[in-house]
Amino acid sequence: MLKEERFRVILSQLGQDQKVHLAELSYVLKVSEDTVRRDIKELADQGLLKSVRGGAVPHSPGPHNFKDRVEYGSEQKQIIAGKALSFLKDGQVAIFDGGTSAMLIAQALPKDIHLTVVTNSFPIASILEEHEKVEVLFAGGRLLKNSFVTIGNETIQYFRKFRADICFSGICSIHTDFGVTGPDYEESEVKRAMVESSREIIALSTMEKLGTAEAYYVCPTNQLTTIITDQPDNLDAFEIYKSMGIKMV
Amino acid sequence: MLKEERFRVILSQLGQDQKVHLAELSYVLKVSEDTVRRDIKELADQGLLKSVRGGAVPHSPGPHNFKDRVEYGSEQKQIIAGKALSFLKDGQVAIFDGGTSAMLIAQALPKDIHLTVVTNSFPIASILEEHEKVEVLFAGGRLLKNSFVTIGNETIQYFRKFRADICFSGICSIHTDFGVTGPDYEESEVKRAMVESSREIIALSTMEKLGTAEAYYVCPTNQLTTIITDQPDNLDAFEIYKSMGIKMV
DNA sequence: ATCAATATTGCAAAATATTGCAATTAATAT
DNA sequence: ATATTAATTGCAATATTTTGCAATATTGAT
Repeated sequence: MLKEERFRVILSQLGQDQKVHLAELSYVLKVSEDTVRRDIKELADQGLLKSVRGGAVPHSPGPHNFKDRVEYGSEQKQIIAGKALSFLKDGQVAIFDGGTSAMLIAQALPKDIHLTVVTNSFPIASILEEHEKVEVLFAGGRLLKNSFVTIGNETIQYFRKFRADICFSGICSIHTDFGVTGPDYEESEVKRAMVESSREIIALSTMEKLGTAEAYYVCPTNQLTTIITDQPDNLDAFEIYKSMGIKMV
Repeated sequence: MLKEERFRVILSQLGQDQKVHLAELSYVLKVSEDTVRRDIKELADQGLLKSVRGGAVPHSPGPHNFKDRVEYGSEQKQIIAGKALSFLKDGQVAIFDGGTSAMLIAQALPKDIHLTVVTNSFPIASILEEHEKVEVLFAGGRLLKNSFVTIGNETIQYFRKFRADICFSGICSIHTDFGVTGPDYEESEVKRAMVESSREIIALSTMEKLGTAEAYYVCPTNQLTTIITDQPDNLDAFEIYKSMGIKMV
């Protein structure tokens, strides 16, 4: 079998599956894993795919295909994203935080809405780059490896310059006494800056995060305007937050 | 069997199968593999197929094959990238601008070097995100569609906060009288901020950009420390810039 | 820290290419 | 026709590339 044939198989398989494993290919192509590895390396050098540990993944032209990174967001998060969209109005200035929930909103965003989006998330900025009518303002700062968001004082200062209409803040723990809290110090600091720079705060949370608390404080619960959850039919929590003037959706 | 006849068979077989093997053809055509090889070479010279080890595959159609583009651009710029790397020392703070040249440097960067990189380019930040020992500081600002870099006042202010060791600035026009100039107002402004925030300035340019000028001013020529070109053997230019105290590589 | 999975490297064997050369065939001029 | 030249072909000797293996290093997850 020609090397070129193997290339074709690898690329075609990759087109279907978004991933290929060395062992699989080695079996299918009837060559050693070493050879597959070398093939993958060669294809990677040509920019046709990206070599990763144990196999390869597609590599589309742009800077990075963050869209692939969005693991088929859980069904619940899709629901949340759908609901969130109804809060966005044409012409608004919106802050998007770096979580996967906010990313799903960005992905679900219709192409024809006119917005100014402020974010510290590479994936979100990349997604919105394709939206003609969306102006993207990106918060600088130290790039956090693996999650592709910027953090640190610079990032915070950037957000503080805004008075946005609306802010989508991803999964945090929400507790009536302890307020909104997060598991990471620096990210929580950034989140606070976002929240304090916006008029309306839409918290995106799953039901199980309600009533729990983490180590780092973000803001008081009553600062939230709305809480969007996957199942707003949990009446206990529903009533509690509603009585605080928070809209539950 | 006539040579032309063999050609016809080879091409026809290739049309059906997307591939041909030397051994097969040798058997079918009843000539030695050497002859088949020579046939293939001749057909390849005419651009009718692509000769590969062990046989041939159809010639990839279209002048703008993605793969070709990658390799093509690389050719000269790869040389520049290689040279640029020798200027980077462990532990330095480096500014990378948003051009493709700087991107190639990032791509060619060894994984084990310890650096702090300041950039306004998504692609570069993405590439370096995979480098364990590289801290990426990203300049915020307005995201420029299509080129994935941030620009504007925020971006400029961000760079002004640094005093970097070295700055890699992509292809600009360089003229002894008019200085360094660029084709876009905002990008040139950002470039100036980068240049003024760095001790050492490495300009990455192709030979044809030397001695030309564009509309927007970046900095005086003598502010450059080094000019890296693809062919530093153009002695005329070489001497001129060298006499200004600029290192030509 | 530890372990298993994966990657890298060097190396030798196998596959494939290249080259020079001689034999054959086709082409052309006389 | 025939001699001369040029092109084609197969073969053998010599490079070059590819491949799988084994030893070693690296990585990722726990």
